[in-house]
Amino acid sequence: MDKPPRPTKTEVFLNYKIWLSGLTGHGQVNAETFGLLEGIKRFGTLKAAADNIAMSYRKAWGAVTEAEEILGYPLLDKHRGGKDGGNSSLTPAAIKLLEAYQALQQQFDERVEAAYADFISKLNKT
Amino acid sequence: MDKPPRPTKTEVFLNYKIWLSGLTGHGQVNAETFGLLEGIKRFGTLKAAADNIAMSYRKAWGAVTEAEEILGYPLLDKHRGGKDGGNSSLTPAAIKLLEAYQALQQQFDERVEAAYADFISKLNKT
DNA sequence: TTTCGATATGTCAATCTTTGCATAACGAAA
DNA sequence: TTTCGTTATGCAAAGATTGACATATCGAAA
Repeated sequence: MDKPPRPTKTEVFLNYKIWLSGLTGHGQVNAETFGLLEGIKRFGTLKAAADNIAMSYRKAWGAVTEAEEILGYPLLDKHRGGKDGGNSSLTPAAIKLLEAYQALQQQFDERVEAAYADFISKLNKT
Repeated sequence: MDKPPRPTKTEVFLNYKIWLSGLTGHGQVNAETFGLLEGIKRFGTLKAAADNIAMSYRKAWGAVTEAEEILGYPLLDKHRGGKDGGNSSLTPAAIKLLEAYQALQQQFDERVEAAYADFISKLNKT
């Protein structure tokens, strides 16, 4: 498991980020927010979704609210009260949005991998 | 030039960002930094390159220095002194890096456009 | 040997974010 | 009708980022 005796080559990584925005450009619906939507789908409450990605409830609530403002339609059916305290679920529009985003995400992941390989090979050329 | 009488559809835009990082994940070589490299190639000084993209010299210098740390090799041949004050030029490695990045950038721009169209059409389906 | 403008860096204020804390409203079920 | 945990929000403290300012160094050309 020794390293081969070739010159130390600095490792460089290609990173990317995608997000949605509205006309104003203020605020964004990013991967974190979609992570919350995923969590709500799984766990049934915004609180649990926030805990799941180690985000404060305060911030999570703000992220979802901002996303709804940007998109112009509700993402969650929110219910408060009851012995269990309340719960949230994704609206049909949110489900569709999440699915479209996940497809996008996957396309990017694949694309980035290929682009990265191409990039590195170009750097090593001649 | 009146708007057609269909229901207001919220406009949503897809944004993306790509950047390079090292093992530590701290710091990044981003589009701004490549913009500086481009400017140096064109204008011959870091200062002019910074002015060109309305960035302070202080920040520009920091960005290039950070990039060199991340990559592990020099990007600029820097010269100070002389009646003209000094100048900078791209190292061969920086030229190759810049070209590889520009190709990457272009690939992404094209891809993103297609991905965006696909995304929107998915949202409008059913 | 003086000059001039670019390179090189520290620092501290201003600003923008994030986080934590507090407090209220809610309502189904026990 | 009491209870319990989630939704809902304001606000101040703490952090992180940015930007502006200041100041020093350098050396070819005049």
